[in-house]
Amino acid sequence: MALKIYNTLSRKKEEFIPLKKGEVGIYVCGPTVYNFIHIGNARPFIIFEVVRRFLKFKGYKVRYIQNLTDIDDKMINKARELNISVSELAEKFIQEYFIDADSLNIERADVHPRATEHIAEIIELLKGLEEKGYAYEIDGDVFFEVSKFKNYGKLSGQDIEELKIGARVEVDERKRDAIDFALWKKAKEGEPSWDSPWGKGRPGWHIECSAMSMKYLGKTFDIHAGGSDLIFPHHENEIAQSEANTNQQYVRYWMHNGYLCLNNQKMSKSLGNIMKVRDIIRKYKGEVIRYFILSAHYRSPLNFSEEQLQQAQNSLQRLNNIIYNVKHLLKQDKFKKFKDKDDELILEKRKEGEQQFIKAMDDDFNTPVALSRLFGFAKDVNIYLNSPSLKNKIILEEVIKFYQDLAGKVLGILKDFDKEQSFEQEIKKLIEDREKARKEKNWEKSDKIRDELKRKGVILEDTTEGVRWKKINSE
RNA sequence: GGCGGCAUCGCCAAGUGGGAAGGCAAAGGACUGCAAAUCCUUCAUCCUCGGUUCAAAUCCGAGUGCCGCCUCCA
Repeated sequence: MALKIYNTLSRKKEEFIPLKKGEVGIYVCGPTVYNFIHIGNARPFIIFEVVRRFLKFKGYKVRYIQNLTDIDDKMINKARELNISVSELAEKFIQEYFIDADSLNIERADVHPRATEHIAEIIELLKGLEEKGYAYEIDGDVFFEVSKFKNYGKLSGQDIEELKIGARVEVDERKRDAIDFALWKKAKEGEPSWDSPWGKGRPGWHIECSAMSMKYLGKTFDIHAGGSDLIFPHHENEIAQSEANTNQQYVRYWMHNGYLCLNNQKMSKSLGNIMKVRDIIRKYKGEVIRYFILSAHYRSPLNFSEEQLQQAQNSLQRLNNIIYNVKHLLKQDKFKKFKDKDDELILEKRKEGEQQFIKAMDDDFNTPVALSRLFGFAKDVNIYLNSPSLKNKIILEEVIKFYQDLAGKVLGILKDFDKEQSFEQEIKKLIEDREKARKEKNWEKSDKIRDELKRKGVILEDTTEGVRWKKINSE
């Protein structure tokens, strides 16, 4: 089955054919490190990381780049506010970003390039644009002359003339045209700056992504991704800068995720309606947040609410129970030796489930459908587990592997497979005491112990194969 | 003004011409000492009105409601 990706450039799902067979280069717009990230920021980070995981699962060699914007107006303002340097601010929030990314089980990119460490590359790019006549300098500022670039607007479907009419920005009168944008900004008093052929200054908003993406992935690369609010002007400008300079296609597949909303309004720092990952994670595990994000298709808008997180947690519990329950059976020492009809059936269902999962992911990363396949197989497994006959060890291991591969490796949820739950001596003792009481049919005592354990966060379940225990929401 | 998105069960959410997936919640039953877990059963004519078609949630037209980009934003 061929993978199809919705390409913002063509507004269609296209079959994905990488530039180099078997290899994929992906660039994702990362955070500006001036604050803690909110759940809306986290959406693309989770989604495109799943894209990377799935491509790897399909056997591609993936090179994944996610930048860290560590110099711009917001950085400067915030540093001033906190009375620290811009680089101190950056260091702090880069660290905080990785703490949040780790808690969400977001794997590190192959490279996390920082704008301030790529000033030389940025200046090279600017020189090229100046030589080719796309850039002009006015008193230490450098601008891109949009009207010189004939394909301007092809990503966002904007018409240059319409843009001029609709311009609501306060126009810098010195620019040749209102829609020209800054490539390099002259340093103001007290701002961090770098030497350049145009004097001391710093890179404009869009140029860092062009410079860094092309440095690490080449002049033309496969996938560039980010939130849909970046389509215009950020990505449009990136295309202009890059293609004007290289004279070749910059990005082959543009992917953009829908917004995360709070009360049906886009969550954004400027509106102030944000939920920080750092705060949510106190109450809900990373995998719950991941499940919530993946429960909707990445291009659809998604509304955030605590009720939904609760639902996500409940749904996830069903999948986690499968793992607990199968692992409990694997602790037995009696297994049947040969495969019978039931075993064959479950293997068949496993294969079918995996195929359907892959088919869903192949269809522009349809994670809601992919998730539903995990539930479909769960029912088959539970029926198998319910049968009174001896189980086949190989089958049980195959079930674990199914979830390990698809839920664990591809979606990044259900990551606790290998973790053995540890118990304090005290709790082990209580479980033993209860078993003893049950044998004596002292229900009052056994129930009391069970309640006590529940208060301590341990759930007991009596099964025909002995008592089974799990911790509530263990991390 | 230009460009774009969304509307499917109480909640979440797939489905783009021919069976309305899946999950959460709820109700009944089975199993259990009681529970829990699990299984079985129940639970939607898809915003409105027209049209095309043998056949439409799905295509076309009109309308209603909500949201976004064009300014920092994932």
